Amino acid sequence: MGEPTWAAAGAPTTVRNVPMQLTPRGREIVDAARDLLDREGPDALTMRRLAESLGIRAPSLYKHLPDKDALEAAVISLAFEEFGDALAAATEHADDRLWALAVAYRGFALDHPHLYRLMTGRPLRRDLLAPGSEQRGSRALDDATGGDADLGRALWAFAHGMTVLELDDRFPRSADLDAAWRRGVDSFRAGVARPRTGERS
Amino acid sequence: MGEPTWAAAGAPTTVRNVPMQLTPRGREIVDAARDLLDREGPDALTMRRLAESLGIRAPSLYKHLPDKDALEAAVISLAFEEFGDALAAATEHADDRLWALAVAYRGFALDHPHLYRLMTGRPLRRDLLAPGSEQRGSRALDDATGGDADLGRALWAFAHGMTVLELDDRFPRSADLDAAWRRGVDSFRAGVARPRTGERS
DNA sequence: GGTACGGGCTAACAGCGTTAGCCTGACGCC
DNA sequence: GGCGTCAGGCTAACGCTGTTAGCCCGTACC
Repeated sequence: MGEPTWAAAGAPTTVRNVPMQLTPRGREIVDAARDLLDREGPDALTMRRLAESLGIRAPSLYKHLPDKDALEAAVISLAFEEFGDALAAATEHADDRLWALAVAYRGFALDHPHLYRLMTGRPLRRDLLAPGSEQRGSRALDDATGGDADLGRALWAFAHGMTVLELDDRFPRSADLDAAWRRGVDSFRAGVARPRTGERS
Repeated sequence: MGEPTWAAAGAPTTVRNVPMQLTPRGREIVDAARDLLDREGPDALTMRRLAESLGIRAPSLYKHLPDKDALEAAVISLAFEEFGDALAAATEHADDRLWALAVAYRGFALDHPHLYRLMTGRPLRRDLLAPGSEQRGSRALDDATGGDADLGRALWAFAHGMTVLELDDRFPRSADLDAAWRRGVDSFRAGVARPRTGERS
């Protein structure tokens, strides 16, 4: 056999470390990986278990993907797009966009904890990601803070922190997390209307 | 040989899943693990590498610790205490306690990224932790928010979010993280003086 | 001196990601 | 019809991981 099928279609011999073009079969595998992770968690996402779920053997996966890092990067790219779409849909026609964003952010993570952790739990292999997918995940956040980058980052950090601490069971069971979210979002709200493109909340 | 040495000294046959009393040798091993992790990162913290750094073989470690989870839990317990002490020392005599706390929080994580990630990166095995160590890590934070639990959680989430996003290289390289920290801390500061035991910042 | 035991050792197992090398079936082409 | 190409499977195997079983040696105590 010649070049492996996961290489970019255009100039297969020159590309290195470029986010691959998925073949249809490759896409099936990535979808299966997404579902396996989402349902059973990261320990279940092994090459052998994934292959089994597709009715093939583990080494066959390497005909479609270079390695597990690339597989995870593809799942992450997918997840960023799902995530971004969910946030955009939730905030689009909301009265209180900032709060709607917070609710949607938390909701996605609680619905897909393993996916969210994979997306955010360690340094990103940006060289393996589908181009633009990361931005698509964070676009709604940028919009909601009206172009104020520092505030946007602070708000993102707060939302991510609340989310990951809740997912990891870090707060006391008795904690009123709705109240903490309210408190945080309200604290940031003051800053959001002021600078430049003041948007109604 | 009878009972393994890592079991609690008091009633060795009845305890299950109780945070162990470390023997002196066990403590040496945990210290070595802490240093290995701190210096070389989580991939380096394998039972074989750890044993090698102590001049022994991997199976011998199991004479002192039940398994790797317990080892990591012991390292985490240590790290919580280090972390708590660092925060307490930094905020004790500071003019602006909230800001001093933020600086110390970020500083510890940047100085010990692997340790910080181990402490916070996944659900805590509280059943394996040394009792009280978790509280010792978060005490300074509680103090700084004057007993307002919701605000404390929101502030913690913000600090943790900023920290982990920075460690994971999630912000653009051009981002002014000092400004984002300032922005976040200032947003929360308004709330801190008000409720109950109003403390000067 | 005998016994207990702390603290080391080797050999081995199952599961992990991954590679090398082989085979089969479908397709285009002369 | 025969041939070459190649997508997409396969088995066997390697080195790594955490972990267990079982053995052995030195020290301390009665």
